[in-house]
Amino acid sequence: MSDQQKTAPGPAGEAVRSIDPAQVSKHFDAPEAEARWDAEWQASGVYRWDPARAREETYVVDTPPPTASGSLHIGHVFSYTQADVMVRFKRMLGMNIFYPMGWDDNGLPTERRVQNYYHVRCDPNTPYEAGLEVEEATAKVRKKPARLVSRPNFIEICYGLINEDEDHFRALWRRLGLSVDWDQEYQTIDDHCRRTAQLSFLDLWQKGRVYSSEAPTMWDVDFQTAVAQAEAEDRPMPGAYHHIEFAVEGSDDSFVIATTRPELLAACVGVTAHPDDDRYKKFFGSQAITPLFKAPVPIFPSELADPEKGTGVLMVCTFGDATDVQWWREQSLALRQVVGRNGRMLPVEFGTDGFPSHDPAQANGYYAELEGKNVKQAQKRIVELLAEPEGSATGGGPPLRSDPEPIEHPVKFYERGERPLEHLPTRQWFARLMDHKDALLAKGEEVDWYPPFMHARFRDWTENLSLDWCLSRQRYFGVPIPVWYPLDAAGEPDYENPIIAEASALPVDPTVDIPPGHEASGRGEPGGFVGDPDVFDTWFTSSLSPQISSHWGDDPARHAKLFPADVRPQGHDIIRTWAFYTIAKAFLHEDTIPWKNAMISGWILDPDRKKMSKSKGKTMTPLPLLEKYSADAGRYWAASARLGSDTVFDEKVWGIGKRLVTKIFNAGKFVLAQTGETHSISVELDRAFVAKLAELAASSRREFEVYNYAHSLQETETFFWTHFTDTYLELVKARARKHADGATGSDLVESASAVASLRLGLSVLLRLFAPVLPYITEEIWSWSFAEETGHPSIHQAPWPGQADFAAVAPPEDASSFDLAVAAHAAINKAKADAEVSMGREVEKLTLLAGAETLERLGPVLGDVVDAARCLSHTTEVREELEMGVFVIEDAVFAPKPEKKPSGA
RNA sequence: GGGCGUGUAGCUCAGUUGGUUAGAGCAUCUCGUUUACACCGAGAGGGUCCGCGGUUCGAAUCCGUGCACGCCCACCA
Repeated sequence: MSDQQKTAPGPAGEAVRSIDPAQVSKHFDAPEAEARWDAEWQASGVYRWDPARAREETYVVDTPPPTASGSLHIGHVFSYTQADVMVRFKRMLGMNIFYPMGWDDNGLPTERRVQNYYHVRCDPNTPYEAGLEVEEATAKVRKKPARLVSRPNFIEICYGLINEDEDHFRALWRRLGLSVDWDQEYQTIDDHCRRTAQLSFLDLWQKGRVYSSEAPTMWDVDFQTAVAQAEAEDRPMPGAYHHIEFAVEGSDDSFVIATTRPELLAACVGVTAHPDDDRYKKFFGSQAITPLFKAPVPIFPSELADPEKGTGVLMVCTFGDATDVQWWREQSLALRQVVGRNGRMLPVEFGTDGFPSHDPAQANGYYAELEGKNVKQAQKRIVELLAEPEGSATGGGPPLRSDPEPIEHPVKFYERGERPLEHLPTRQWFARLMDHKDALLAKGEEVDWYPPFMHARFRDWTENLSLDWCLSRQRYFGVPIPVWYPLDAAGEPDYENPIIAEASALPVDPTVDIPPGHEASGRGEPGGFVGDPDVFDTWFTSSLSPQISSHWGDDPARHAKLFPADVRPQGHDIIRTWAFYTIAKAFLHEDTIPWKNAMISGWILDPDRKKMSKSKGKTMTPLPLLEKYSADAGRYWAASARLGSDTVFDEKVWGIGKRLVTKIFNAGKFVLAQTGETHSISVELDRAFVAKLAELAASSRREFEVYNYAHSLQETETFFWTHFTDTYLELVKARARKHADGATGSDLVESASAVASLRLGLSVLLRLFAPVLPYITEEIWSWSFAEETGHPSIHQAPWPGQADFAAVAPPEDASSFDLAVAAHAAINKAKADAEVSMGREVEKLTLLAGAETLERLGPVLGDVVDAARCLSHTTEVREELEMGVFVIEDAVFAPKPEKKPSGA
């Protein structure tokens, strides 16, 4: 405000002049302005949510909590800006914005970082140690085994490291100008979030929507944890069909199965073929005998067997894949577990109930060759064994009937894993989803998806869902499952009767806290209890982000005001996880949707159109770019991309944004330096300009309403550059200056009209740009409009609309503006053709156009010739020229003015 | 195997309900210093709107079909 200066009031009206251009810096210092405005916005609370205002006036954002231990990535700038642009638009519509920021800090990435940094391992069986201190591990310390710490200690250690990472993110968000309410901050591992997640579990337990079960579950042998369907992905992998001969018990018949997993032969519990397959029909109901292990297994028909695939007959193992699980359940087959949790072959004994064999001695001999090997090693060895004739079940030569036939096939992996998933029977907690697929699909219909085609991703995933949600993870840094199990007299847990924590006690850690009705001394003792050592899937917590913000379960009044939220911004890669689980949770808890709108951002792509890789992303960190081009320029880049479309990274666009910021700065400086008086906007050209401006504001608003901020930006930018600075401003420049030159009478009124419409144009354009360019628009707003309008921040000023334009009488014919633009361009072209500067005076020229064109141009012709510095002009009718077309003839340009001697 | 998206100037992208001669920025070339701005302005060149077929007075746009690229989903024998 220090550079603001007003001239003394004139006689005809209140004087208007906002700045003395000599006192405004020559260039816009973006880094300085960014720091200054960020501090100002925090201090004045422009982005603060007002809990007193009504729900209808409130716009609730379900902000994505970034993974705190992840690195800052240019993609963050992209998607978070797109959300912020929409939020700023809603704020200018007068909405009371609830825009929180969370940090997703529980889960594997943090766990691994902490383990490496401090060289510690979490062990739920280690007692809690108050005041435990750790420091960054030295090379020497790293050579020793990792220090074991209790889970609460581990969580404490994580906090320290996370806070540093979060500081980096927070600094980026502030620099970027995200209009977040920093009073509404949470960490997914904090007490409130752990409590909310555990309350969610309690509620689902009471509703009968969670259960624990010992069942085959997808298991990662490296992380040694269960994995949910959403975290599994198919990867094409090389494999091979192995053709192996089985005998049929009580006959001389045999058949050959094809398998890609011969190492699971010892786990074979059945054989199946399609019921209509004539080759194998005769065997249904008989027993097959496996080679090497001589185990009798049932042969049964199944529609799921494909006669075209392999040999049409296949072995069922516990468990080679999801179909094996299905057959195992449907046919009540035996369980023969040969792969352990660490991915190695377990010790088993043939000749026992679990592992029948017609020749236990031989079977155990073969199996001894496999025991302890990992799956890959075991496969190699068993193929060698199968190539020997001694193992045959039929006595007719080697069971391996031909060389392995290489194929490529999809194999399921944990998304962050390196070895294929195994299906292992383990005890896990699940949420029932399979019973509710139709309801979940219906909820998906209730949400408005932007862009709409993203809804298909949700629908595809939900329709194809094949498993209940596995909630438990055998990890440490997460939210503990708030459950204990009574121990019977033999010290065995009674899983059927778990002890669920009481709501008032949450958050709890059952490995430390004592269940209701027990004493600490009972832990691990017969007749006592044991705590569930597992934690929740991190999505179990993050899928509650709307409820975390609304304080569901703790503050019903706040919950009613903030839930369901209005918008969920997120990336399309996590529709199947975050969006899906959030919808699922809202349904399971309250039979509602979690938010009304989902706005789905695209990705940043490398020049080869692949998702920008981690390694490349690290070299492309946002801060140097923000430093080089400014935050507004980065936001311009992000807001230039349509919502949902993947975009190739193009640094040039940052440069265009920077150029726009500079232009706005200069245009603002010029407009606010004009002196004038408060007369109404009366001149034809000015009224036509305002009419165009009103159209732009209306169109911009329509586009924003459907999340089409990119289109709004483009329209506003084109208008600003083409119509405002390049044309309108040039056309009225001379007239506007007349006031300063001491104009009187109608000259004064016309000059004031120009100044007033320039100011209106600037005010409207600044506001249309404000969601995308918060810094430069706020800067210029502060020079004059802040005080004049009574809105200290442009970000709380109203979106341009009727109130801005009502006082200006619309022209009879707004096309006069376009004609002025065209005539101005025609003279420019004449000057360019003559290779004289645009500022050169024109002694005379003749303007040719159609009669109607000239007639409609009439009221604005004076501004056109003034802007062109035309000393005299004539017009002539040329009927052959189409409407709006101008031709310049007989132009005579004044001689180039003599250069002033330097220093004069 | 099913689905979604994309394909427009050298590059990155707009293009509304079908409507004159298809647009912008960058890049290229020419010209110009004009007290808001050289961090600028004026002008020019540059297109088989992926191919083919259809509807229509008229198609970048609608329909059909094929191709290329990207993504999502799918029971791994």
